[in-house]
Amino acid sequence: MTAKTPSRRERLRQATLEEIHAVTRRLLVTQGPAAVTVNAVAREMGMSGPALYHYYAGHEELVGAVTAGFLRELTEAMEQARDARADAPPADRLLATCRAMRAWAVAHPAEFGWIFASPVAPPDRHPDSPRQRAGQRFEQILLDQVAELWRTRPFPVPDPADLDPSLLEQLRAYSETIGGRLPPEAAHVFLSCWIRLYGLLCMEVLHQVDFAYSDMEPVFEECLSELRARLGLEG
Amino acid sequence: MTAKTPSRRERLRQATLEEIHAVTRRLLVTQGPAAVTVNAVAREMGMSGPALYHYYAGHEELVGAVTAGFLRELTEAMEQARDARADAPPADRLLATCRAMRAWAVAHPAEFGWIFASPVAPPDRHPDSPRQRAGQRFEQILLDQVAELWRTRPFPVPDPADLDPSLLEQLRAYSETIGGRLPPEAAHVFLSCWIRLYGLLCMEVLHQVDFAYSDMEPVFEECLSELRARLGLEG
DNA sequence: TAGATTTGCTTAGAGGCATTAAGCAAACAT
DNA sequence: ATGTTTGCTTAATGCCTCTAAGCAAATCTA
Repeated sequence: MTAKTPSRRERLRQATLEEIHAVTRRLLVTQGPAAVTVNAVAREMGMSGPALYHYYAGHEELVGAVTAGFLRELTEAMEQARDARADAPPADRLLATCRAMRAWAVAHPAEFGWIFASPVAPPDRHPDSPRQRAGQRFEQILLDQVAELWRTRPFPVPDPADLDPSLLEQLRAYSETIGGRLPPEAAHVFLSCWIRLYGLLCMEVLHQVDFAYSDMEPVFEECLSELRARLGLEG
Repeated sequence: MTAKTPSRRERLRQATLEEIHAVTRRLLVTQGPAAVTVNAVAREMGMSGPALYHYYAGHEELVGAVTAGFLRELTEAMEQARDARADAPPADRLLATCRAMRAWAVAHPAEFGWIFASPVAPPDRHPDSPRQRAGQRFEQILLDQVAELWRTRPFPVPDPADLDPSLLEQLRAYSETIGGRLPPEAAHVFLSCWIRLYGLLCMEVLHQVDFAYSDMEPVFEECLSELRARLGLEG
């Protein structure tokens, strides 16, 4: 599975990569997104600017790699919250996962904002970059639990006949991409929950509702209650 | 009310300002946010870079002014949809306003994304900038209608005693800032609706759900149905 | 172990951007 | 007619991204 003993060079390189990530993150957190430049990161490490190009092909790739790292960290925080309650009822585990998501976002607002609205424009997103794969893993962590829930204790879903035909078509396609683990109408419920959760966090962390709220934890909890109701997890 | 005849100079200046906005917008739409630079805008107008500083103090102020213009345009589209149905029932007018919001966002994704996640970081937001005032007016347009609805045909609200105390406190403060036009528990309903609507649009326009949806119009309509139910506008 | 290769880094540009400073000429006001 | 304001210019500083050329040490290879 894993490679043999990494060579000394490989270890040094890995350490440098980690330092690059750490410095980039520090710049982002302390001085904002605009301060994250190739030159600044290199300077902060006591290197000359172009040296960084031996590690990343350019600014965009650096940003992508660091963002992927943030996503991984967020994903792992959620997985850990889930696994720490391996024997708890599925409802508890799901809620714990969601709360871990918000906890991470609130504890690391700069990083979360960076994930959501990184300076890398959508058209530049290469389909197989580390960033994209990390995003998929992130999206799947809730999907996994909802799919498991669906398998063991199906939740109420709308009648497909009541859904907009165009929507149903899209849901069918999505249902296929997730290996049919959720039928279209259950996928619809899952996606609604996902959009509500993720959307709420983005609103909060990106300061779109500061005009009314200073602490959105109760609002988030209310959102979780609605999710629980939709997934048939009451009591 | 309005000033006297503007001098020739004033007219020319105004025309230049409009051209600046138009060129900036074109750059944003055709080449992305990164292409919106002071130099590029000036060059596109056949000017030298520093000339633009006679109109805006710098990049940030330019971006703020253009963003304010976008918000104004969006707001006006919503107001127009509302006023075109002056005699329709409040429910229809509210729905038309929301649909106009999405229609503008979908027709102008670059501009909407720019509004939501402009490169100007939150700490730089001066409280009395044109950008901020435009944002307030935008937020108020739905508030106005919901407040009017509350006045004429109150919708169901949760019992304040059931709300989290911290949340209730925040809602009280917000209720005051809007002149008490909605009591805290009604403000809570309004803010929930606002977050759902705005959050959904941000998810859509910023491509956060592309992995599942190609056309979110049915999803948006479903969201509107839920809003209608919450505001007691069925039938 | 000697020679060839790879790796990590350097400095030196080229070209772009934000911004300030200094200055010129036309438009305007008195 | 004269002085001021306005719209613009070029020059220059200092930052950024990224490429090119090259040096020296680590590593691989024969």
